[in-house]
Amino acid sequence: MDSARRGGNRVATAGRAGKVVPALRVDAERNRERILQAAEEVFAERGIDVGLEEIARRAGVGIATLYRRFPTRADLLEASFEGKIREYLVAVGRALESPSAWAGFRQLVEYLCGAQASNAGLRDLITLRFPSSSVVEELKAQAHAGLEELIARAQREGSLRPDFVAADIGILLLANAGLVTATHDAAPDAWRRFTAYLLDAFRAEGTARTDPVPVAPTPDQIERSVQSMATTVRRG
Amino acid sequence: MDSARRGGNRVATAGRAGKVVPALRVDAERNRERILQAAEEVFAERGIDVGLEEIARRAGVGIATLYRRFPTRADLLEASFEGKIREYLVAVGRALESPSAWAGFRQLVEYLCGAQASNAGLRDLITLRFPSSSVVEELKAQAHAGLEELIARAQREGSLRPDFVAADIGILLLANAGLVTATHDAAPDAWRRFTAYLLDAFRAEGTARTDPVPVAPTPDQIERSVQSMATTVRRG
DNA sequence: TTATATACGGAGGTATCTCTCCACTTAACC
DNA sequence: GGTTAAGTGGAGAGATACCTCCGTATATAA
Repeated sequence: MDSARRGGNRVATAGRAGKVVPALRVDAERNRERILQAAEEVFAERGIDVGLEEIARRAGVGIATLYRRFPTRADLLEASFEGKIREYLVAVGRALESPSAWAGFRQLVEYLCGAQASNAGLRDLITLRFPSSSVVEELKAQAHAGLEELIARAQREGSLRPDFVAADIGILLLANAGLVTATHDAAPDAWRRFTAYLLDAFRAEGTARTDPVPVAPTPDQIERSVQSMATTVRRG
Repeated sequence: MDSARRGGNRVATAGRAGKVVPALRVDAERNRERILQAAEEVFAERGIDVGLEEIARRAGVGIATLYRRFPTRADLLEASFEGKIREYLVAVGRALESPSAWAGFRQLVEYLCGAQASNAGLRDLITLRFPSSSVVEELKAQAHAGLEELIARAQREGSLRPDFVAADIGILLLANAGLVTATHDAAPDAWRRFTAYLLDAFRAEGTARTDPVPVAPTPDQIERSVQSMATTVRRG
């Protein structure tokens, strides 16, 4: 074969995933963007387990088109969430610029938990995980390095307890994901109180608790999160 | 109809649910117990979303027999978990007997989180909820009253922060459920560290942190909880 | 021992989601 | 404008879980 593909001489953009991918025909590219946009919306609203037909419908394309462009759910997820991961990286940068390491740390924790609160897909992602491309891995690695730096600074400053480790952020996020998933309808601010509690726990011993813990959900709100019947268990 | 049912003159046991239910034939009763036992095991191992066929298989009965005895999943869940709820009530009683209100409180929190860690069904239950019978509701109400008492005592004692409320236990459990679900394979003790952090947060300001926070999961463990690919997202 | 209400199991209808095949359409290059 | 590789959408196969129907089996009481 003379040229790899007919479009081989056209600009072969380096795709989001970093792999060199032959340029798409304009209609295909347009549909790809539509799918991505629809996927971002649907994943954010309903989590990453939604039927792919729904995304295709919202994008106004056939289901086959979606599968052609994103052969697996993981491919679609990754493309959809790359933007969010970049935002996270930016947030880490902002936190590092804060003159007070504790303020930066606190700000970052609240950013992360808030992001989970506002995006069901983000909640699911940390739990359900999927194999990432090298681009996404690279972004994560950068963010992680920033986080380590932030932790070290706050510990040097004496505001963050010395036995805190980066993995604790993972614990926090896994726990917060569970909390928000359960409460986002009935007690959408419960995560703020939760986060505040944990920040209190993370402070170095002896430092004063400066900020009050946000208001607690009412018993009724927790009732509805914990005990109400939702539509989860159906009755004949 | 002369007599409600043929077995109407036999001992009509008050079923677990409190409703008067005609006595079952001995084979039926035996199968019912088998189903219940299998359900407890399977729910504990795999959560409450398991296929009912699997429970029937493990019980050695047909699927129809399971449905005949427990027409809805909720019926089966409730019967399976009533024992666990009674155990919880006992744990509350034990906590109330502790001479130190804080020790009792701590003990109870650890009991609850530990129960979630060792039983996937319990984790799901708090999140997924289902309509309960009056028996189960009554048990829950009793436990809740005991919990309120324990909180009040610990606050009077000056060990529990004054802005703590019972709903915070709900928050804790919802969060812990998410954490354990994600970590029980790769970092099965992460919940201990999490719980210890929160207990630190719950202490009244100014009281010293007495117990060290349990060892953190290794970065690798969190990696595997947070980032590994499990079998969740399948690849063609 | 016999009659019968009760119980049993599995086959199969319904529903949902995933993913593929294929006949038709269209953008891109000459 | 014509050729053709690339793209499109929908039907449908396959998998899984839920739940019911119904012919067969059995515990119970007379």
